[in-house]
Amino acid sequence: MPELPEVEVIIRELAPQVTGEVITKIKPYWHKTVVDSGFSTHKKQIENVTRHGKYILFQLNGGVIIVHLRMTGQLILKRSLDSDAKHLRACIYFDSGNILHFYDSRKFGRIYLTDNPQEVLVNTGIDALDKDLNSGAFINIIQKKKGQIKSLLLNQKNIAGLGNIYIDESLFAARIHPLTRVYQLKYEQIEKLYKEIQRILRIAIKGMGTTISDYKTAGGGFGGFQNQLHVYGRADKPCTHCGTSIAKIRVNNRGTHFCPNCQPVPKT
DNA sequence: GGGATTGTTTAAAC
DNA sequence: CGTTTAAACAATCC
Repeated sequence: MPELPEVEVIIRELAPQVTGEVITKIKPYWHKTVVDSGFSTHKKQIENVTRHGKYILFQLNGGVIIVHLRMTGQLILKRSLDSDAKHLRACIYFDSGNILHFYDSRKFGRIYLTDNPQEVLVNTGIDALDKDLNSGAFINIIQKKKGQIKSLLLNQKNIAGLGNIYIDESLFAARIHPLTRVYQLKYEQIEKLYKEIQRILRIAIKGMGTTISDYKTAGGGFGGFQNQLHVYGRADKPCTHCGTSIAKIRVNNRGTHFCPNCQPVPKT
């Protein structure tokens, strides 16, 4: 499940390999994968590759290609066509002969072709690793809200890039119960949460992301952060800090993992 | 074949 | 009415 660190690893690997490439064609293999607002990518050149939250942006000399991997998307660059590959949903052909493959077993991922990236990113807030998102700015965003802390962090409109795995891990590291409401948090706790999010995202990027099932880097490699998870996917296993069994509940209908001892239920 | 999986959007409730 | 919560949806794998 690609979140910010996985997407970051992919663009770092991809950028030097595709920047300057000229697109010859984009070929969809599933009718919903490529969303075309009606402009041609033919002979457009890739100027740079960036990221906002979980969205990958290929800036062209005229227009943008925006890719969202959703749950199972993979973006892998190959020297020739992987013709009979399973779950291949689209290909971007370059005049060098290289082909960027988009695999997506569950077909939730999307490739948007647009002149105006804002219409795709309309519900996306400041990126979690944006240098402008310092401790004060983070606290400002969070403290204005009233809901449960995990829900707020899942909402990309507040802060973009965090998903289920890294939210569970960050809340554990900050010793905050996922159902805690913002007004129940002390200033120092939100500050701690900010620091843990930053720390964990950076460690995860260094570890090349988390491979639970489908995620691969642009070169087809696996992530390594799954070996450093403390709560996600560890229901009923002992807490790495105190030994208590990790609990699993549902928050916003998402599997949510936490240590009942280290992350005590908030006082009402 | 039922259940689990998650990011985003839309609908409903407060 | 703004905010928050719930549900729907995308589709596949085991």
